[in-house]
Amino acid sequence: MKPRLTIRDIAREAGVSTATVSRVMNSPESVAPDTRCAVQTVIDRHGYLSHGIAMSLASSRSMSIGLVIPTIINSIYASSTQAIQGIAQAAGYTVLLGVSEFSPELEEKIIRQLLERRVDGLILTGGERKRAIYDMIEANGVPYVVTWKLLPGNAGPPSVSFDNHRGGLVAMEHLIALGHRKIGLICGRSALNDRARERRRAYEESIISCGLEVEARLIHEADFELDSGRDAMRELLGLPERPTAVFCANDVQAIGALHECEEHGLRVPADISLVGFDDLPIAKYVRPQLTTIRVPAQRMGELAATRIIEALRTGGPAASAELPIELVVRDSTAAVSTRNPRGRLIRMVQSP
Amino acid sequence: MKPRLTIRDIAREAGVSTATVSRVMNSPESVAPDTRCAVQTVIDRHGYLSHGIAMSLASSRSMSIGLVIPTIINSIYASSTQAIQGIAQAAGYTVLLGVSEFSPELEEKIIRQLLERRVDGLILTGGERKRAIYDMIEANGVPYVVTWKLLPGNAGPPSVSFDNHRGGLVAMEHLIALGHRKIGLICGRSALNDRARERRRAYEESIISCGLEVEARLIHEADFELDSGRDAMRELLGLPERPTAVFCANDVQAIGALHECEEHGLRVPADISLVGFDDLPIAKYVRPQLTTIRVPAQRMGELAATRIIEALRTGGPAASAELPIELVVRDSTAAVSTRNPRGRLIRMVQSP
DNA sequence: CTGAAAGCGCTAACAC
DNA sequence: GTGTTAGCGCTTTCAG
Repeated sequence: MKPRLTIRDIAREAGVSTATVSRVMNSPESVAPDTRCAVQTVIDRHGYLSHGIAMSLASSRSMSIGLVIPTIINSIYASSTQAIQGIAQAAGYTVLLGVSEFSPELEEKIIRQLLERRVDGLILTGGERKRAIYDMIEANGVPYVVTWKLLPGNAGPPSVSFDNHRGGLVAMEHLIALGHRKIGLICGRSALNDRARERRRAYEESIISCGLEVEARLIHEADFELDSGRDAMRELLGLPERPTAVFCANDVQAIGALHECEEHGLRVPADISLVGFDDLPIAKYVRPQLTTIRVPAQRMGELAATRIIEALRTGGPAASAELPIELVVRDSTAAVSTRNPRGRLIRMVQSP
Repeated sequence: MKPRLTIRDIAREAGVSTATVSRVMNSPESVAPDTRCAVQTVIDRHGYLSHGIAMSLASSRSMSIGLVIPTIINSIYASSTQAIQGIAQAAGYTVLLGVSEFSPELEEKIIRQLLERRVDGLILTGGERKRAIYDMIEANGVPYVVTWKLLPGNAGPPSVSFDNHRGGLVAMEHLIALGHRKIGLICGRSALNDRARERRRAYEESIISCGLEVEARLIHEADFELDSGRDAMRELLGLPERPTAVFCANDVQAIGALHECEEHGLRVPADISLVGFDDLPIAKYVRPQLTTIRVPAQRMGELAATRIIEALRTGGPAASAELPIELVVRDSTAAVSTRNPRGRLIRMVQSP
């Protein structure tokens, strides 16, 4: 393999100094048109590519942004990732992708690695990690932002997110307004996932503020998979007294749950109501169409990236932002019904 | 912001040379236990992170792999991406992500950028791009591999993929064996997407080898979206003589199409058969469950990453590999039926 | 507007 | 085993 061209080769051939070549590439306007043109010609002729690594070392800017997500398989994270990538790309930044698989240890390792790679900024998922990790990031002077989890106050880490807790409340209010009292919960693993935990907390608070008790057997935590949602729903339906509604804290599990209801011969929403969370594109393509909480994944990704890039420009920390969520009422929720002695359904309340 | 620690600070404090510190970090076994321990203590005390950029420049290895995909929203690409990321991560490589949005120009820009960032290897999606781009990659001595598109022969670019064309043939054979002759096609934009083009070619060849003619109005190209699949199906169903089966060259469009059939009051597969392509997890969660071609997205990602890393070790080009596809027969396909003069359906053949 | 020169922080021979 | 030293390829003052 022939040794690659360096800026010096270009400089020599164009009869200028390396500084001038550098200028032509980075601030062409500061070079006399003639010189610029001559240099550019040589560059083009050889298809010279600048050495980004050397450039980064000399300028101490890597022009890269680290992104850490728990998984990319759940398409809701794919949305925000794509948005972040798009904004970063457009601003000349490359995204270094890390996938933590919901493991705090792996996440720490990834963050360390990203910091060693000298990313200019960092976008994290969720707000829960050891204080030492935040310290490490800050000690390295790298601006960062937390997504998918709203961190209130101006003191802590900056966050660009919607409010998971509020989303949970809105979903539960909807069910409660429809008359449901026996409500199940299917959500992600709250021990590893503060988004899931917030949604669960909203569920529990809502139950309690109805004067009811939180029942452990109505709550199922599981992985973000269709099958997990289905399995959890199967458990719920096997209960002596099954819930009349289930809050599925993400659409993937909701869709799995929906199909399990069908398998059991239950009609949704006549026999049981389901509300999801995320509003994936598929949510309105299942039958019945899924009532869900719409989260601004794309918008959040765009804004997070924008805020990081801004921070890079100003030299300060990234600014926080809260994005709105929205209840999207479709066809998977209805007023509670109850079975009469013959086992046939009687609609109790009507307020779709 | 206090100036970050360098290897020299560590060396000074530990009373050794920078070379020794470097050794402790990169090949600890070559350092005397006592020294190693002393140095490590200083490193830990300060939470010193090595400067990956400087390291890369000095060692001329960036320990990064560039990945270019057209989109991350379609979860089939998310699968392979996650797999690649996992393998790379485990081997100490970071993935630099580029999303081309099906634009050749953007893709070229991204590849150039990745090359400038001095990725050690490159994983591309699809095999179609200007010869000059391949030349540029090769001129830079960067091993690469094409995924999602099988490139036959040993001469051209190495590829790790399944055979899209064969997948298309298998799907069509299935429909034809069920007696279908009037078959529609919904696929991605073949002008921008050689995977879609191969699948379309398989469709056309299959039609022709049945002694039939390829009808333009039976073919719809559109974006990878649920809505696009639905819209395309609407067109097909609006035809004076509508197809008895449709080959949807990806599951996302297939699911959109499936729901459009339902909207029209058509029963799948009694009135119309649908076969998809990809076997997304959701494919068996739609009703009827989708008959589709299973592609080894995850396996392909893993293998592509593995082959690149191998190439990095050996110094040669990456080795090609072909992965198998598989027809998964579920409930969206059945033997053809036809309308009698009254417009009512009569089942012709029976072989579910 | 352009050039000279001093690094950026680390690795990798090569000595000792 | 460990230290010395010369770069890796570029940017960036600072002169001119």
